[in-house]
Amino acid sequence: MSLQPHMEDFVQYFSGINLSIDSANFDKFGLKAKLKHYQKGELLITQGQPAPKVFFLVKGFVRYLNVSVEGKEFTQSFSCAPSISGSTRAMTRNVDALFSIEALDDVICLEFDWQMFFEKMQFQPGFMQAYNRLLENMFIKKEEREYAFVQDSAEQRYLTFLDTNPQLRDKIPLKMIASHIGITPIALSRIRKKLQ
Amino acid sequence: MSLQPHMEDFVQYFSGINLSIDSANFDKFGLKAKLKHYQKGELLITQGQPAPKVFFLVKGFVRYLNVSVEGKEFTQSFSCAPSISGSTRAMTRNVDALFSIEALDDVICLEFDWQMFFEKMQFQPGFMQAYNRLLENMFIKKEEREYAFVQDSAEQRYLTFLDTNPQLRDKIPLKMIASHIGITPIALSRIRKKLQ
DNA sequence: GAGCAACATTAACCTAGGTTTATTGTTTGC
DNA sequence: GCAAACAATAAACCTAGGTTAATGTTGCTC
Repeated sequence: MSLQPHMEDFVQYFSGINLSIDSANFDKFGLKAKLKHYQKGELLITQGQPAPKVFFLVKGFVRYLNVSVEGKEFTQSFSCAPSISGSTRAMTRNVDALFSIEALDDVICLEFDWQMFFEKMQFQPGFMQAYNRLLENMFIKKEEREYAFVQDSAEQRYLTFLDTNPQLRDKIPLKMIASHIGITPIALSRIRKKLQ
Repeated sequence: MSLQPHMEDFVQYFSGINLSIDSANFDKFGLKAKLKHYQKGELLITQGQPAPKVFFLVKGFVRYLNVSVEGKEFTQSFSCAPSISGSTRAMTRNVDALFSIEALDDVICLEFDWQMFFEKMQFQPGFMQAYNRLLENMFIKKEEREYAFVQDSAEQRYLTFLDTNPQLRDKIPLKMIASHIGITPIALSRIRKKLQ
């Protein structure tokens, strides 16, 4: 009785958030996932379309990308394996996604159907509690980001980004950093020149 | 066997989020709260101090207020009864609060100890699920706010505020609206003049 | 190696919103 | 009724960052 490939990683990740699950018990849930591969540039979910899936990134990294009506790109966030990805809004409220999730790399992930994921969770308090933790962390991150946008200069946000995302700083184009901290690539260029 | 004053309101509020609790069952949890009154201007929790409490606002409304190192006020959000209030970060991570919660009115609320609240939740899936919903909604709101800060002009944020908070627009000073949408009162004044 | 397509930088200019300082309401308390 | 404290507006000025457009730069692919 063994878990499907990479599911072990998922259980471990969730265990790290809340220690009340182990693989043996987990197997009993019958939670199934599709193993998926995405190549650099491909989309896991697409802005404007339903996205009733939760992803567990086994390898690679992605960004959450919103394109405004004027055609401007905004990188809401990055997510690096191992991590959970998906649009909370789209899956829990059953509406279209407000952003796309783009592979920035070759990505290996598990894809869960949210409906099933949610139902299984109902019957396993430890599982639900881990999801709780996840939501708390996500909320707290957005709150920190709110502070950053209101209180910090673009320069400070850039420095904070470099500081908190050392694993990304040399792997992604600068324009993605710019669109993540809410400025144009030109403004970022100016800031970088000044900092030299 | 009856609930303590206003607890019924709390149960109803939580039921509205997720229908799996009713007062009769709820009473069995033994979840206790202190009934508190705050006068306009008083603080429910204080920035820089521990805040291991969850509040249920029975009457009145509050704002979440952060003061930066340079002394600038930022109103993170408003909350009107009936609603749950508190610092998710401070209570779940057991750290000092990054903002104060200020009564903008005479406030009546129930005050729960987070530790107890959390423990009771563990044994009542329906309760935890309601908390889950709450977190999801909080997260989604912050996400919407993130979009607003990055994509909308101050003028647009002001109009959106008026639109989505009709119950507040005439009850709070303009400077609070300004500090909520991330501009100075002077800038808001300019915008209002232009809109006349 | 030529040609093309992203990416990054630079310079010139523009604008939204910050800052400072005053002026005018408007509550609040004595 | 008056002073004190706060809230809102106004004018003058300043600056961070947007916009446009030109110029490099780094790969690709053929």
